[in-house]
Amino acid sequence: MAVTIKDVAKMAGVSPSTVSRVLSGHPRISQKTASKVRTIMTELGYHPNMMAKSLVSKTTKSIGVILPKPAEELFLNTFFMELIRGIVSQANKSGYDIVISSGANEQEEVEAVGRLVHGGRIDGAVLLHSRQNDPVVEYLHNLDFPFVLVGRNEQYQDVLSVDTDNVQAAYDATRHLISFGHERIGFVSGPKNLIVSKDRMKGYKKAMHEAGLSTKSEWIVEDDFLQESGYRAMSFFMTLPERPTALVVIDDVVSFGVLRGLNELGYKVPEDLCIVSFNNNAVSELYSPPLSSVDIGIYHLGYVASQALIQAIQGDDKSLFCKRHIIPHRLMVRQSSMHNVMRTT
Amino acid sequence: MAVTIKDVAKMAGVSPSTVSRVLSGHPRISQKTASKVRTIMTELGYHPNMMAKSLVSKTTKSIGVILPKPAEELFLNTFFMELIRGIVSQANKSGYDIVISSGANEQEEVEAVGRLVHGGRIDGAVLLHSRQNDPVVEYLHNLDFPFVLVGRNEQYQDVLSVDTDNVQAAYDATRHLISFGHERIGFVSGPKNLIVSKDRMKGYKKAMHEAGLSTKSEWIVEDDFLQESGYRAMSFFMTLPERPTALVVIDDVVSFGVLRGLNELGYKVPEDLCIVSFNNNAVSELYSPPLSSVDIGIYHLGYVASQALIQAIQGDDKSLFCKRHIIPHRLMVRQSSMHNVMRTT
DNA sequence: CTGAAAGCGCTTACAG
DNA sequence: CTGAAAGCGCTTACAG
Repeated sequence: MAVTIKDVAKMAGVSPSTVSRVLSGHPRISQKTASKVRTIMTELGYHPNMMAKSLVSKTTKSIGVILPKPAEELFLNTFFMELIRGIVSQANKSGYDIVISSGANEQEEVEAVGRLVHGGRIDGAVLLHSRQNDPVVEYLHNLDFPFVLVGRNEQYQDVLSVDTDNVQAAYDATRHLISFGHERIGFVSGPKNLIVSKDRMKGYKKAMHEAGLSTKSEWIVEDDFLQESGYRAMSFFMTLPERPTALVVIDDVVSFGVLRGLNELGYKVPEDLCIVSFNNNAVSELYSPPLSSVDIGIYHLGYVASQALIQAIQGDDKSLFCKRHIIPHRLMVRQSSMHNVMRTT
Repeated sequence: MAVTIKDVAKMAGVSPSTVSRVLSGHPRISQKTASKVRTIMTELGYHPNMMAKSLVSKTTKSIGVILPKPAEELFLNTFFMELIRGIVSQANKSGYDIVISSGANEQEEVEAVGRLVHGGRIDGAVLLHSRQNDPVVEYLHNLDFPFVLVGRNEQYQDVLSVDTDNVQAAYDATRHLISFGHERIGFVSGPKNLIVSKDRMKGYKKAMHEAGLSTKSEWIVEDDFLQESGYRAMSFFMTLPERPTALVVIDDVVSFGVLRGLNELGYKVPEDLCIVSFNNNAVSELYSPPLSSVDIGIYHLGYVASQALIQAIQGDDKSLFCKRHIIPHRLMVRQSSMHNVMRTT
């Protein structure tokens, strides 16, 4: 049997209450008693029982994370790992543990968080991505349960969130290509229901529009574009009468598929087509050619998300905290976009 | 305030004990009472408080996972994500949650599991990788606390573990190259302290030896070989008087670095050098050239690890369970190794 | 088949 | 500065 507060108390010749108080650093405890108790604690190898503590304090010192199903976003693998790493680091630093759960679909996700929330297992939750009409956001919001969103929510604007300025990021990426003389620039997007797809699309269009360039609908690929379809997509793109000379791509891993397709078709990057994408995957700089990518500081996103959430959990006046944190991004220019095009205008 | 067992009891006109019993599916409860109680429960939106339950049952229905620091094995990113995904899926299916913690170094890792174990937060732990003289294994083993190891341990052979037969896997990979006529085959390994590096090295040497081929020490790169050093390593390899014509590489991401180096030096794969590596990264089949890789079923490793652990936790007679599970692997042959060499013998 | 009671290991007013 | 007591929400012998 593990050693309890009672054992320590008896050994130290004090009451359990006193032991509890030195444990929580209560101010009105004499130095002498405190140090004596502490000595006994290490001597006996005492560790407080978190379950008992949680039961009475109504606080668990842990936060929940729902792992998204791979299906719809296989290619974001490293994204989630980096995010979780950031979350775990900062949470641990603040004395919190991370509880991970998962659901095979949105319904199951709601059930999973429901179990965690109502079971009293977590003090708050972080949602790893933003979808349209996310039932989990709906659920947590109605419960008024503390949570933070990586991304943003369209229905509830005031939700605590940590995000990249994806409109700006896509705008920057597109501007970069425009500055190299490209006029026909395509956009390869991700799943339509992700807010990130929407925002980056917006930034892309904005940059094109501002530069007086048109965005033909056949230059835009949306929906679940998986790496595997890179070949097909490219064979379509490249045979267009007015084919794009550059592409903005939603994620580096999608670019890998695109590059594979182009390679099979005998096209060279960046000579025949320039590419810039997002998320700065670890593999991107090793690729041939090295891939230009917008680094969005994924680890940092996770770190700040955890920080903001814990602040919200512990804070008294929630309205005081910044509701929306934007993490700066940075375009890493590499070979895949380093090619000047003559302006034909 | 959340609804408790007492509220349900009062509402249903029974005692709390009865409610508790229908909750746990106790056999000697009348159908009538049971269904009445259940109705009230959903009506009131009752959810059992896990903390209270844990406190008395001495069981948490959650298992701990320590996240390794990125530093030493950055390139294994997707490996850990897949592993965790497998663990989470199976654990959730069995009604367990996953608690994740991390440490910046081995000492901190021990402290992290210590907190989880002694705080009574977890019923068991899974260790994501195997190192030589792992203090965490030491710690858990001495405590006789249930845990499962992905990989194997050298000091304690009888530890519950789930592993790839890495000797065989490397043997297979090397044989594959030998069958294409290669005689000078190099090996690019990973961190020396990982058991996986050691095992794959052994398989490589075994295959070489069996085929009557020698393994020069300058054909072997060990230690923290990061992707970034691919260039340097390759410029060394390729200028050797008797340079290798093929390479076995510890992980696909390391191969990406190698390919980058070769590309910059103007060598072609597979024509100038054949490559086969491990872990079948999602990006590998998209690469140019597509990378031959041994698929070790990472998700499956995680799934079985979780399963074995939970079985061990719940089982009465621990000795009955298989202590060591081997997950089958499979070589995915792709372009990077598809090149015949003339035998010069 | 069901209830009253004790207890899991802690915290926290309430006294002193 | 410290202790005795009640209680967090549940489970589980022990009776009946």
